[in-house]
Amino acid sequence: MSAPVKISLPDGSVREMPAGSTPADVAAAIGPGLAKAALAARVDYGAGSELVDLSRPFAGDAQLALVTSRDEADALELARHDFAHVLAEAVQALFPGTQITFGPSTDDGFYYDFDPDARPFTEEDLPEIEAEMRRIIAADKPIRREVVGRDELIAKWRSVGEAFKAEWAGELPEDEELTVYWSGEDWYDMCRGPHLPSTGKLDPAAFKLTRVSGAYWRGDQKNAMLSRIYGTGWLNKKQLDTHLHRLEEAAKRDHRKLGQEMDLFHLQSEAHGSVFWHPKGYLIWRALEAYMRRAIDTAGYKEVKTPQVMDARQWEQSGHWGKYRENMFVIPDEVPNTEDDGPVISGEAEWMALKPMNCPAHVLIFRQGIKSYRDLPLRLYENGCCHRNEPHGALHGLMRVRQFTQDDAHIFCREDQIVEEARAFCALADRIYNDFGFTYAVKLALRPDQRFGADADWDKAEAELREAVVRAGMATDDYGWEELPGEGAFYAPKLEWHLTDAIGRTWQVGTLQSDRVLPERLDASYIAEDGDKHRPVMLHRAIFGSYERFIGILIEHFAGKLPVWLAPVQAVVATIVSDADDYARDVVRQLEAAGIRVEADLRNEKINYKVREHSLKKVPHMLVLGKREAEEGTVALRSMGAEHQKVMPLAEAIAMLRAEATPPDLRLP
RNA sequence: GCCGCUUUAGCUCAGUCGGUAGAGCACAUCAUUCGUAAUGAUGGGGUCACAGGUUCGAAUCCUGUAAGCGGCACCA
Repeated sequence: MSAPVKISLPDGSVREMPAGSTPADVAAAIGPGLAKAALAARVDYGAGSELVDLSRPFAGDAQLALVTSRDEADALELARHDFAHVLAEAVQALFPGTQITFGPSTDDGFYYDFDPDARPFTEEDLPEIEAEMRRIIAADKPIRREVVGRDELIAKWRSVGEAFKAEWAGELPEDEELTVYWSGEDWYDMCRGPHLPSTGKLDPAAFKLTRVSGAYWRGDQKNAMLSRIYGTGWLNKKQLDTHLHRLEEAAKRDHRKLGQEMDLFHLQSEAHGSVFWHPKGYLIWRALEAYMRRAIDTAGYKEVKTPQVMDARQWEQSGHWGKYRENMFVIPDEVPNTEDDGPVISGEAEWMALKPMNCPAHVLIFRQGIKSYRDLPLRLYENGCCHRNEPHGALHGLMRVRQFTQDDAHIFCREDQIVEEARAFCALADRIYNDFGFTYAVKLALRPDQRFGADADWDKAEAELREAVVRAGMATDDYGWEELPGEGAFYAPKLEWHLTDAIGRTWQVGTLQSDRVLPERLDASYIAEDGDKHRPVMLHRAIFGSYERFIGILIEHFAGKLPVWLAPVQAVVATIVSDADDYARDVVRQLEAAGIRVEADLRNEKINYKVREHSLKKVPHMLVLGKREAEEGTVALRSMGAEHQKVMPLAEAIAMLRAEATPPDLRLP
């Protein structure tokens, strides 16, 4: 008989329990309420706490914290994982012959990947599956952990036709104990656990199956396409409803929807993946472009413009032809056949390609003439229009397009200038993101498995970028500082700027890559103080990333209610009666003279109608003019988000709008 | 590219069992001159994504193509 175990509880008390006791026993010993509420246990044998099943016997003296629904993070994780298992059980009950694979929890719920017997699942199957899940939850089936032998388990999976499970079981590490979790006595899944004590601990009203999709087995395109069912899962109905409400709110700020409602841009199949910018959308673009030009001018960049189409040999030399050709638009360098019959192109011409990036062209500019060390750093900026033939399934509104314009620059510098240039860029990016009201995280993406260049160069490049962030004072938790192994580009490590938007989503936009490969491949050099040729280092950098995507992010971040300096229409002058028309025209003229983007609405409509319409279009300010205003030379200013209008003299309104319409970088401190 | 779904008026959508299309908004005209989120009436507007097929007859059923949507994979 083993010795009893000493279990310390969070309140400091210690309980002595017989050998073989479990967290469930401790909970029961403390009280029936806790026994009922307990979902799992955090047990610490001195090497850090671990989440385990309530029914898992203690291995020795331990610290114990019982997990209940009040321990939200742990409880959600357990619930979501169990929802996934219940989903799998339900699907196998309803669709015999379906193979099970994986089913993890996600940020808001869970999914499970199946290999269906007959056809992939569709959204029409979801209500039936949900109903079956609720039956399994209502049955309150006990969940039991069982340790099984590897060979026995593999044989078992094989015998019931579960090829994916058998494959996976065979590949788990040799020293790992394999476990299955039983749901009642009639269904089990291989799983590391932990799980809730029974299916009845789940709230049947706290989940919803949301969608189906395809997913590759083990995430690899070469493998079988499985059928994935997604769900969102919570601890109670209130949490679920809150989440569903959040999703609705997020859908309302979808830039594709707002782009249409606000008449900013459109996409159509004849040019899928390329944007038709409407006048109002392009005003946003132009405001950004003007802002960025001021920023780079003062930061010592030189703006350039480079060819859209270049000979394929140039792309071979840069290395892109070999690695990224499948995503490039190639063009035969010949006159197309103009006869009615016969192929348009001969197939024998040399290839050219639309530029997928600006870097090689900037190197070609650098290579013109002889560069001295005195010329460095040379910062070449381009609003670079690039084309990439993206996989069609990847296209998404403004966020992923086939033609886009980068705020792209390449800083050619000496080795000893890298850290300072990178530091200065961190400061520039910080200023710009602040101007747009974004918070952000800085991350360093380290060398990938497949890469160009010597390891020693990678060591150096990574250390330099790290040092630059330290000197910028941003290698701290406040700036979300983090290193990401394996995430770098094939030619360089990169710093990444991840913005957080108004509803907490993150968007990677900014980047800085320290590149020694491309200058070498394209033979860029400068004459140093010693009179010899040296290779410059090339820092690739962008702050918006692309104008298209950044505008998409801005639309979603502000839910269409752009700050006045970016709003395509900054004010509408709307009349209540036609007697005010002449005054309104005068007001519009004065606003225009003050540089305000203003529209007049003199239509014979009720003021309610006008207010509604311009509010829906997210115009920041309305100047409402009736008889009174016309007589007094005032305006009634109705501003988006304000509860009441403010009546003020016209001059005052103009001064106010003018101040608000001033871009943040031009405001007086 | 892969899996599933979708495609009807400028927009949002309805259209039953296969019998040549309908609403609201928008637009035009007329009336209304009104004080902060929809004034009323009248009118015009559609090769039902495209190409084939089945059928006496196709928006509807079948096949293919394209684009869009949700994911997966990809994202220099």
